[in-house]
Amino acid sequence: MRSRKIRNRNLQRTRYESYKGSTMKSVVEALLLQTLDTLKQQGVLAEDVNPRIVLQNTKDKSHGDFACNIAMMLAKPAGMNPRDLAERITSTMPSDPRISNTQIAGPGFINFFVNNSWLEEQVSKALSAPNLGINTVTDNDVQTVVIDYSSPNLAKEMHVGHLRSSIIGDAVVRALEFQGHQVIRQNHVGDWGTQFGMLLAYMEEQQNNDEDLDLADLEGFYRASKQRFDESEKFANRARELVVALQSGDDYCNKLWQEFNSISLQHCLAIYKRLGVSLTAKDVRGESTYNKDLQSIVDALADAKLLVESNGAQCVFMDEFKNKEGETLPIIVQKSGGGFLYATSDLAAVRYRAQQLKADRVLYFVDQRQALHFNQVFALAHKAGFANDTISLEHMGFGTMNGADGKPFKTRSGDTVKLVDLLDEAEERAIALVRSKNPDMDTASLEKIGKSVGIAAVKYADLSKDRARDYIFNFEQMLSFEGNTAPYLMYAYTRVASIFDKAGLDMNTINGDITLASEKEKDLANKLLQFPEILDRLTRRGQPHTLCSYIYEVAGLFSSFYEHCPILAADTEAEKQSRLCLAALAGKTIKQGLNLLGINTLERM
RNA sequence: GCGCCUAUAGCUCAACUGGAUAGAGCAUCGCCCUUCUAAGGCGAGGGUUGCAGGUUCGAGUCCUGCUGGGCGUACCA
Repeated sequence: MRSRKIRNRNLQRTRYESYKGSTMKSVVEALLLQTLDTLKQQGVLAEDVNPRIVLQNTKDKSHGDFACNIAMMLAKPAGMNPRDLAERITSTMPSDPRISNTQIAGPGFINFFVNNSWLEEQVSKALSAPNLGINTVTDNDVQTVVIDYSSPNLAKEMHVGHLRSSIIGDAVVRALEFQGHQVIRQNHVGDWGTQFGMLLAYMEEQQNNDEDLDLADLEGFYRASKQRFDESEKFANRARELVVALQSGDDYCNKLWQEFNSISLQHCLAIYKRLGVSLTAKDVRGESTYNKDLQSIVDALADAKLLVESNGAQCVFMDEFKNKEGETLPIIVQKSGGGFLYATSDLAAVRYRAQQLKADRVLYFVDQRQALHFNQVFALAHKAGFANDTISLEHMGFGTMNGADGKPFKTRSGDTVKLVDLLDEAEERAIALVRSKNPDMDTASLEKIGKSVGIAAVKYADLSKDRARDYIFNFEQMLSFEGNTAPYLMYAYTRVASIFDKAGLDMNTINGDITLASEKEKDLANKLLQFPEILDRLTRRGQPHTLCSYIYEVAGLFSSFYEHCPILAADTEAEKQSRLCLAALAGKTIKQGLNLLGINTLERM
């Protein structure tokens, strides 16, 4: 396990740094690399030292624009003290007009100050280049990334538990596509299992009674059928019959099942549309599609001599999953009664994704609680050859959504919250908020803006937190215009849009020379150029919250610039044009960033 | 029992996977609207990063041991 993790990380590292090559950081890194080579030739460094050069963005301007800790890392192997080595590095480094100064600071940091004109040139280029100057990956670096997300159970209505997977997964999907990777969405819906017998029996009963099939309230339908199951022996028997019939491929039963799934899926698609989640019907590949593969998975495990019968069940025991007493945990792939389990279908899915879809990475946006399950499935899939060792299988787990009391988010009566109800409330609250700020706005605009803000607020609140942790859901906070929230960022964007509206210019086509005269302009420019590396982190680690923090910082720096640097009323025409360009890049970056999170901006609020 | 996750300002969250003085917002207190949307900006106070050790030039981050919380752990997914 451990060795595989390390291997995967190295793989990602080498493949994912493709955005580099033209960024300011990469230029400095190349210079450092060249310098280290020279030092090797001079015998200062041994030939076999090949450290990873990490250039950091400095937090404090007195430390320059970039800082590097390489001298401290190499001090020991070189047998020198860090500051002396840093001195040696900076004196050996070829001079470059793009670097205005280097300094050695603290215990041995090398601080780089970049030339202002280079910075100006970079922002101008980013503004006029397609994709905000983000290099899309080259052909050789394009990865096929399968993303397993959302995956609701079709037997029931979508509830708040499906929100995180759908939203976070979709943000990573969009970011990967923006980088130029080939993404294959997989909605691994729950469309199989014993509960379908009960549902189909109830469907049949309603149809026989000539009642209109009412699946508008799927949750109610589920409860009603469960009630019939519990109260009537006859009904329960029929339900069991239907499960068997369904599994044996009975036509009538299959038709009922498909009808049910189709209606249930429409509910999901409606929610995706409302949420702005990019999943469609063609991305659905439910559990049931792997039914035909399950026996062959078990057979393959048997052929590989991995299968052990234990208490009548077919299991695999792997040394990786051993506790201190030496007892190994089983992975059960076939029940004593012959049925298969989720480990079996997940193995089949891995095999399909690796061999049919030819994935380089498979990302699973699934609840953190299933971590052990996925660790087992991934380890076994590799061991059994369902996936070769180069494919990276990554569980992107997330924590629970809690209420204000820190306990799982529930209704007052203790039921799970339906996703539609949550979204309804968010929209209502947002409409009321927008109305309070714009008492004279007409109802149509009010609703349009309110709905947009409400959905964005819910999504952003979730996306802006580290997915690994539990988080507290709070309407007041997410709908605030203050702080790291969707309304604030959307508003920040409208401020930019409003400038261009007033000037009668198009934010998307303007370009030209940018002069960074004040600190406010420089700070904003520096931040804007960090977009590519932020995206890289997002897609490598599956963490959209890093992008949220980034957009928030951009918006903050823009606001500060906006307050201190008159744009339309600038002193000279050249200054005005320059500031317009900088504002345009800020606006486009905020908009693009939000779009990658699945959030649409408004031109006016 | 064993395993995984987690503990950061009164509250909600960050901290670029070992870097420099741990940062934001809310709340509290003080400024700034005849000037591009004040739904904004500027500033102040607020911290023994759960506790105790260890590793090293350097630890919120890595290791060990405690304590509190969450979640898993053989035929549900």
